[in-house]
Amino acid sequence: MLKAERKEAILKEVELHNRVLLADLAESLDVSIDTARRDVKELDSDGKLRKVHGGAVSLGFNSLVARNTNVYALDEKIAIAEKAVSLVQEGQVIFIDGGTTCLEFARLLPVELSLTCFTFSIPVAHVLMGKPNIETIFIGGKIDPQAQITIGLETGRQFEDIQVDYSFIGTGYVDPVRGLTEFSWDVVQIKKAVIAASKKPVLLCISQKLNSHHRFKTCDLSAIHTMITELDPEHNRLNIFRESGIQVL
Amino acid sequence: MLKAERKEAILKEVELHNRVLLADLAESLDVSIDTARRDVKELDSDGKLRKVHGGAVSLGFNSLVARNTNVYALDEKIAIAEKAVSLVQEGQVIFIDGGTTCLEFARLLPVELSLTCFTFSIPVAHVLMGKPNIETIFIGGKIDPQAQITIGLETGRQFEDIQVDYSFIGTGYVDPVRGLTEFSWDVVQIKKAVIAASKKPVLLCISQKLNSHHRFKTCDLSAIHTMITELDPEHNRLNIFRESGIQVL
DNA sequence: TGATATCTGGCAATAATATGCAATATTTAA
DNA sequence: TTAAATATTGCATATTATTGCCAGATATCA
Repeated sequence: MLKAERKEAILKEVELHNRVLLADLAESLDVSIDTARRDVKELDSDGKLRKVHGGAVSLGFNSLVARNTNVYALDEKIAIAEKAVSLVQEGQVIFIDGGTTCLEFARLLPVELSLTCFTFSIPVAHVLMGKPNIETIFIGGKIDPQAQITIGLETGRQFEDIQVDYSFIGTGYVDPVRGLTEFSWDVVQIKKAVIAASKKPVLLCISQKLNSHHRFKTCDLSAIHTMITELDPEHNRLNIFRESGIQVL
Repeated sequence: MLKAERKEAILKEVELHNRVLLADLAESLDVSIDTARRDVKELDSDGKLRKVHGGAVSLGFNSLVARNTNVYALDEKIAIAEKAVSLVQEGQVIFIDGGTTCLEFARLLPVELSLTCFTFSIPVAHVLMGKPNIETIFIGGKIDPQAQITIGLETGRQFEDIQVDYSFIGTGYVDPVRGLTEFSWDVVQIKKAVIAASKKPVLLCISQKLNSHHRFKTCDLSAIHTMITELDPEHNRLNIFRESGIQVL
């Protein structure tokens, strides 16, 4: 087998699987590891792939180089936020959760829309302050610097006096069986209070979080009124959620 | 699994859920915690995420608001803030008011200083969130978009349960005879509550505001423990304040 | 404060890499 | 075609990288 053929084969393998091990290459191409290594090294200096310890990865594999914004999957989150905005009606009282998706939602609320918004997220409050027709009520308490929201007993208690039309909430993880789960127990306590204070809880969730779960449970899926992802509502991956009776947008 | 793949997987997890635990990474990637820690450390020094005790958090989530560059008399306000910072001692409980001078004060608080801070200013809370040793408690309520603080009955009531060592407050106007006055009745109500909850109220005030007044009165000068301007404490213009018995810095 | 979890740096085992060398294959030039 | 020049390959060896584990230090939480 010619060297050029071998290099073609290596490239093809990397394109196909995003990665390849030198040991596998040596075996499948029936050459020594050294030869495979030398081939890969040349492909690397030609800029065709990236050599790493033990193998090689495709250039596109490292998605970080291409990302120009700090927010992960911003386009998806904006798509979700747009659908969520379409639910809101003039004069309603809503709650907006923390997290980047909910932050996009707050950004996209039309300036002319009159609303009363509750939130416990500092960045969301920051955005809402810029909208003259929105009356914002901030739920105080101890600030969790990680999540940039207030948490704790006192925060949760304040929801007892509130009933909102919609609450737009995010979640760390969602699964058809295990429901909404979170990384943090504190966050779960607050989210429970929020859901209890909402006529219609709306979950904003990018599809990558579907079918993942973590330690602490916020609620069952059935507690959610509407679920919004960036996918088409008829998408296969949403079947199980639609079938469980919640509205999917 | 290649190291590069592992790092990519870690990054994806962090971007998706904003944070991860080393222990969870180690389990899901099937490597030791040490290896997960080393990977995270490298990603941190590459600037791809931020390593924290026990795990990692995403970068985009902790972006602080950049200072608005056209702050009036910024140099004077920074000079005031520096004097104010020198008052604060490790472990104290303080309150920080809204306004640009107090915001500079919050910015200048040393990162290593451990404090408990109360505030009702969204921008101040934003800044304080960036200081790991400061526990921040946000006083909730209806947001005044102009002042970027929460106001109203509910906000004021929450101060009844609080007693802080120092409160660092601004004022619209100050005059030796008429005391601290404001343009807005709502703001006055809140400031009264703050001062009542403070052992030592500290007024941060640029000299241009000296000897001016407005409609609604917050308190007499005598209610103030310390007054800080950008001027030298011995300056002529401060004589009348010094003589009225309050400490001038 | 004590109890627990996490971090640091060092160490050893293993895996991967670079390098020199000799054997083999390929190309070039007469 | 043939001989010399060049390139490729596999192997042996020394070097480096990666990983898991450990002990002492440090941080966190109740």
